[in-house]
Amino acid sequence: MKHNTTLKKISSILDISISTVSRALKDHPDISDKTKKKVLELAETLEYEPNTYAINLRTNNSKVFTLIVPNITNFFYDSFISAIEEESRKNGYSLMILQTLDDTETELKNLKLCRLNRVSGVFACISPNTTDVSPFLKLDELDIPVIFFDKVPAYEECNKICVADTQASKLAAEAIIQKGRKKTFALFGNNNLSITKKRVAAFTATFEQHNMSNKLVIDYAMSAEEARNKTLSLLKNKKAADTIFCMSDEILTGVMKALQELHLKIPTEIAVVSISNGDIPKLYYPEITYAETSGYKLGKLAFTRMMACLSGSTFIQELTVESVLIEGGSL
Amino acid sequence: MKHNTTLKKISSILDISISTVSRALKDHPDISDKTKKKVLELAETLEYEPNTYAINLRTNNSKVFTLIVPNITNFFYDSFISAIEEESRKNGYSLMILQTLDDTETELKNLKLCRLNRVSGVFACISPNTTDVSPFLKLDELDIPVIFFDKVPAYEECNKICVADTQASKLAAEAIIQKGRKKTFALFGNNNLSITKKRVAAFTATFEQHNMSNKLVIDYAMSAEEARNKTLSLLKNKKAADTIFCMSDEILTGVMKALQELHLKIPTEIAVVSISNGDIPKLYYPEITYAETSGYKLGKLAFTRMMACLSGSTFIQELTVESVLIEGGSL
DNA sequence: ATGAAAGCGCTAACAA
DNA sequence: TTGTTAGCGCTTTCAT
Repeated sequence: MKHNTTLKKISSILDISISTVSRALKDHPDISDKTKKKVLELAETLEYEPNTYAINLRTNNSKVFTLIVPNITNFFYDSFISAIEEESRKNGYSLMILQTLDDTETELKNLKLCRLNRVSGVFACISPNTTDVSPFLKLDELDIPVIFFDKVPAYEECNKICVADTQASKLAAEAIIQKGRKKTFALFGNNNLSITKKRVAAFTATFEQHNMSNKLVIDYAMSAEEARNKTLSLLKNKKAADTIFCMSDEILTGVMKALQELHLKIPTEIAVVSISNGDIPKLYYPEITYAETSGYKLGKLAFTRMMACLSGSTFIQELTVESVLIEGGSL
Repeated sequence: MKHNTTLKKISSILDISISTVSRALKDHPDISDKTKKKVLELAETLEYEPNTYAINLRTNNSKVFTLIVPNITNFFYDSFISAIEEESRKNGYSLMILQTLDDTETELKNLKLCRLNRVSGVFACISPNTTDVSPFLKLDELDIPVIFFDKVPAYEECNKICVADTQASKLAAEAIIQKGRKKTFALFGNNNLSITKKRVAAFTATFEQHNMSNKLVIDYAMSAEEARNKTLSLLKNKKAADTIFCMSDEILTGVMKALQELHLKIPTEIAVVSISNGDIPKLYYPEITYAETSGYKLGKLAFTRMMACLSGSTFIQELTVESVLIEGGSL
């Protein structure tokens, strides 16, 4: 049995007009209490539920946000999604989720879906290999606000919500320097990503400011496995580093595997610092000290910006969530 | 500028009827090639995109699935969601995500949303404290198929897709026995959950079958932290156990923290086996041997069942994804 | 306080 | 091959 109670049905049973029923159900002041009561009661017993399809058509609005993300199975996006879902629900919106799986074609299809479904807004994290952001901007032209988060385009005229990459990197570097570590091995991810470039720049700059450049070695790894291997070969020479910095969870997991393999004591034999959402650093003992880049906080901020856009704020801006250093016992 | 090209607009510009335009756009055989071409071209230049709201109203169907989950930030659900999203997208459906955050009231609201949005189907994982599943079954009455996964109700007449709890537990126990371990400490989660009860029962039964009950100690932990503490106090006596079994990722992370803290060598000083999706076991060195309960596979299976329901299969069943033992180096 | 009627954009049965 | 028409369920303006 499908939904089959409509305003029409109620109106015909009570022998009143459809519009009266509609108004009664909305507690419109024009309608008499007696009529309201009658209508409400019948609606209750017939389990009336308004047809959202019709309402959407009529109001030209669906109260649905879409979130586009390369992959759901990622500790950082996870918490971002969780925050967005929570806020959406609390504000009467539903959340649609689409993955791109790092495929540009899928990304395009997803954007088309956003247009077809005429969603109220889109939260988007562009996939690494996307260069043309115009399909995203097209949504803006259709009055569908787009809030870019995390992996944001270089293009100026758009809403971006980012982790404070520069600051997080600086925070981690300063913590290392302050502890008086002698030799830091800093491992970063894919150097084609702007996020990597920013983090490398801030990290090295901080060491330079303290005249410590000679105590820093930079390297890159494209995967956890590569991070593990680079750590293993580096530490064949025990003196090669007394501290390892990891740009991301992915790098951290690779590095930590290597350190467990070598049975090194943290932080006495080797110290570890990372930039992270926090989930992964807390898995180890001692817990890893990290500069926090909270997906959850980022989500909350992105949502706030979305609501501002919907209430007419066309002021375009790049917002940033400040990072804080969370002390584990690894440094 | 909102979407503003409609069939009506195209029809009035070309001075033909709306239905001709509609049919031309759908490549209906009745329409002449000349007309089709005209219509297609104009639609293209005006960037016509059909109004999904109207189509939904007309067809009484929105091609949207909803997924209800206690919390997105969970390694297992993560991969389940990812699988469902992927399949949905490939099959022309969109996926709406709702969290319950283990709150029964929120769960109820979410179910109402499913009804209001008249979604095509619902994938649901009930929250631990839910006892009354009738609101879920009400969806079925509205011809909205509900596929329960992971945490499923005891109620018989519904579609359930589950991990092979019994078999996974047995697999892990057998692996331990086969390796000739002398003393196993088996740590389980919340014993109020049916999933825990099943796993405990199968685990102990397997030991009994091999007349090894005296080599097994069972305990429970409600959190990773508790698992860590129990492991720490257990291993004060080094002879207390030579093997630890962890029922879940949560337990595993707590146990592993304790083992790192004690600097125990795995598997020589202590062996570890768990039941998991796989993400967490792969973070350690050596990687943890585990009985795999794949969220991804579960998702694929759930989706298949959903499509069967939509094409009229009312045959209600409980499906199970077989578990396999993935060897790490921890046993 | 209530009703009549138009219309949101689309589909499809029926007519021509 | 094309057009006419009714209708999906609801909101809302304008009348009464």
